[in-house]
Amino acid sequence: MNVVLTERIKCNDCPIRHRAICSSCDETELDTLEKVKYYKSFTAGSPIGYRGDSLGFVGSVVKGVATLEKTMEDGRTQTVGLLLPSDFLGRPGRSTLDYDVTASTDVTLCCFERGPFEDLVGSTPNISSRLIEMALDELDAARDWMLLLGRKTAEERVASFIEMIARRSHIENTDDQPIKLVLPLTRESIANYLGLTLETVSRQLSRLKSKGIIRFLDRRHFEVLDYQALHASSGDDADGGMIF
Amino acid sequence: MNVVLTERIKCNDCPIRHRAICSSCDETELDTLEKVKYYKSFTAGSPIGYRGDSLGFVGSVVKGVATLEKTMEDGRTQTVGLLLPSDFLGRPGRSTLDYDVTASTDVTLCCFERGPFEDLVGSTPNISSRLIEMALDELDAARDWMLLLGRKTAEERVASFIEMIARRSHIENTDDQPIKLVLPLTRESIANYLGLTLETVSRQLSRLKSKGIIRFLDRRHFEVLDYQALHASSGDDADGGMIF
DNA sequence: TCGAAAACTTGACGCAGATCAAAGAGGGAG
DNA sequence: CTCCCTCTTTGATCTGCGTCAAGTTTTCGA
Repeated sequence: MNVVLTERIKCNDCPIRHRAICSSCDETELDTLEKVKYYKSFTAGSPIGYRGDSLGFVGSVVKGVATLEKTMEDGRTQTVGLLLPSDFLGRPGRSTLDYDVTASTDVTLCCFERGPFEDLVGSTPNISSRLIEMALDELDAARDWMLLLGRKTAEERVASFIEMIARRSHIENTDDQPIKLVLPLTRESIANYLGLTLETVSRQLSRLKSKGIIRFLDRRHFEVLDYQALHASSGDDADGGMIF
Repeated sequence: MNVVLTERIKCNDCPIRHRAICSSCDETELDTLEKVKYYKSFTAGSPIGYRGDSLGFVGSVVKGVATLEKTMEDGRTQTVGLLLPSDFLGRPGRSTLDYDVTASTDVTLCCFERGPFEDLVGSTPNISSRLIEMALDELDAARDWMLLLGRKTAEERVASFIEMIARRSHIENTDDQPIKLVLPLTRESIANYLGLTLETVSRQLSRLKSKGIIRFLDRRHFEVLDYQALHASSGDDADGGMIF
């Protein structure tokens, strides 16, 4: 069995406390959530739910990375969302999934039963307004991705992806030393996210490497050596070059 | 001047009354909206707002079609959203636009000042819950579009677009007679929406025509002669073939 | 009504990225 | 340790769509 129920963590000690759906909640509201929440864990590679399935819960990613994927009848696959820690899974008001959800790494979710959570959304402005905000943020991200999928070259796509990983890893850059970052996906999964083939992803990563923009420690771990050049390769507007 | 203020229409006579942001409002809430709403019109081709601009209002499209576009520094453009009647423009909680908004046809908006509207969202569950629902619907649509942009062939993209236009025109098919439909965009705009060039769009439309799937009355008006074949060309899952 | 610009169609050709193929590199089970 | 399987890299070739180009139709202002 891939699904494991994990022991409880107090909300106040939760690593995603101030970025997740519960980030605007006061102590009282947090107590309410505390009572009904439960954890579920999934091992890397295991399915969290399939398209068409009914998912009885909604929840936040506490740890790990999950993908949302759409697959066509002939097998062509497009990743339509990447859930990183603090991201929200599930759509209040509809239980059937419109895409496959898969754990890319080991994943821990903080879950709420659908019914009770929907009641909470209706009665707790601090939750409903955060839900609106998170949905609109996701919509903005989806639109940025539409530009990438519709118009960017392979090199720009891969550079944009690396830049996004670096940004969302958002570690304080204590020194000028490069930071060790992790690719949470296989080459094939990256390709499915970028609308490319795995071979093209591999070639473009090698190109960034040979240009001295990134350096690989092993297949999954790397450092960004030149953020300026990385940003310039991404095709995005100037300025934002300084990430940290 | 492109912007024209239009005379008032009573909410109860409004053509988008039951699908827009106000669709769940009761009579009292509608009265409140009635007092603060105002109309703005834009002629075909004129800008509603540019990326980076601050938009002082939010609102619903009452009539016409508007596009949301992202443009890269070298001119590559991707349409990231199409606003049809009843769709909502603007993001509560943030006034600066993240994309250019353009009227593709003559457009009439039903507007609300940002501040008062945000207060209403906070105090009116019938509005905030509808806002959540509409944002999540848009997110679903954006994800479908990501599959199209990342994985579909040119033919599938154009067929998907035609099918979407037909679906959203949602006219009751009184007989078996084909329905006269309108393309609300130029070939270039369609190309920007589909991540293609205008030449490829033109070629694929000619192909659908030569296959007997659609028929053009003039450049902008057409009929779907074979919905089955259209759907089969779109690359989407079976079943849904029967649209009406 | 006419002229010119804008929008559209169609053809010829080239290239970025897909496809096909083969060989290395980890990593876990025994 | 070593075998085997999965993941990854790299090379050779192919192709769908982009690019460039020319001609046609429609629109619209004067």
